[in-house]
Amino acid sequence: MPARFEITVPTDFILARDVCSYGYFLLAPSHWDPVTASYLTTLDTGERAVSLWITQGPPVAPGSARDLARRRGVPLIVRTDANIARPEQRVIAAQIARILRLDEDHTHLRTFHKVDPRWKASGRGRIMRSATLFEDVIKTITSCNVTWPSTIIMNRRLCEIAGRKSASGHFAFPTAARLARLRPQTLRARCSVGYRDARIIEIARMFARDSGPEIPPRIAARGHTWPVRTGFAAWLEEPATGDDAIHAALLELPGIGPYAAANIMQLLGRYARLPLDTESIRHAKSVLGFTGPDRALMKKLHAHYQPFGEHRFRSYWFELWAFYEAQRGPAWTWERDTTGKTFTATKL
DNA sequence: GGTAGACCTGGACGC
DNA sequence: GCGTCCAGGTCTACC
Repeated sequence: MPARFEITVPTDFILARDVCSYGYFLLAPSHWDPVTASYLTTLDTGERAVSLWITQGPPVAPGSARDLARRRGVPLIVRTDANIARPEQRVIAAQIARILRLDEDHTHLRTFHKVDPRWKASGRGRIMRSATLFEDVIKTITSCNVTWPSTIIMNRRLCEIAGRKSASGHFAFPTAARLARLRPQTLRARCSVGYRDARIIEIARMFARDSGPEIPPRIAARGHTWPVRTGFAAWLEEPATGDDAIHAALLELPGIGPYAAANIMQLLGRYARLPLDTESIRHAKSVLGFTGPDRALMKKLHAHYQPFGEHRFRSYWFELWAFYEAQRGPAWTWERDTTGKTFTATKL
């Protein structure tokens, strides 16, 4: 029997604005329905997959900016496709909080708006992410050296091939343990991940044995250690861990280079580093009016965002996002299978 | 420390 | 329908 429960949100939270704030809202298992202004996803609770339908206010598209603003701070209604007990509801609520960054520090957001007031009026500040750090890492790898439509395909197939299926027939993103059991050849043949196959499996194995005492050899060789009790992933998510230590450890993961490491840092809520890629080059030329060879443009970009300090990434990202929205309309109006497929530097 | 080339896939294009 | 070219970040070998 389906269940229904509420989640309270920060007073400045707007579902449509804050879900549709990063490309991952277009990747499986996430799905945004612009017609009903609903966020649909399927989560692995550890025992099974549960599909969710999340709304804030009436299930209709916001008709105007004022309409959107009226939803600010309104509790979320979560409907599930199966009956759930309290412990499972807590697991689901925690994953939703991670995706929507409901636990993002208010003071930090206010500081961001002081440092970069351009986003104060719209309230932009939260950037959507995945239900788990593992999913964020794999999604980042599937977005490297590939055009956006291929990233969409890889994530859909990863869910269909390795994820659990919910009562309503939708797939969750595979857990590290489930991906770790696959052979690289299977991933390559069925999920179109190409040469990323072995790298994805290796990372899945690292995260799957997270609670165990084994430290990934490549990382141990760098002299990094963390409490056996909490494990590698918890160490990465621990606020007390230093930015530099996390960055260095991420660079030791297979398939993670400078871009991917900086991107995972922002997904961890550490916004001081810039994941610059070909999209950044396009932005530098077409929006900021910079000229010169790519290497010089990268240097100029770093210098340009330096004044935003520990909020650099958010200033960069919302600039980029504002450009997309100027081209394609507000992100909460984007259809996954049409507008949502067009985000590649060569197409903008 | 810097650089060239390989790694894969899907889409665009020409024939 | 087929072949060719291209975009995309990381990794390795080499200078």
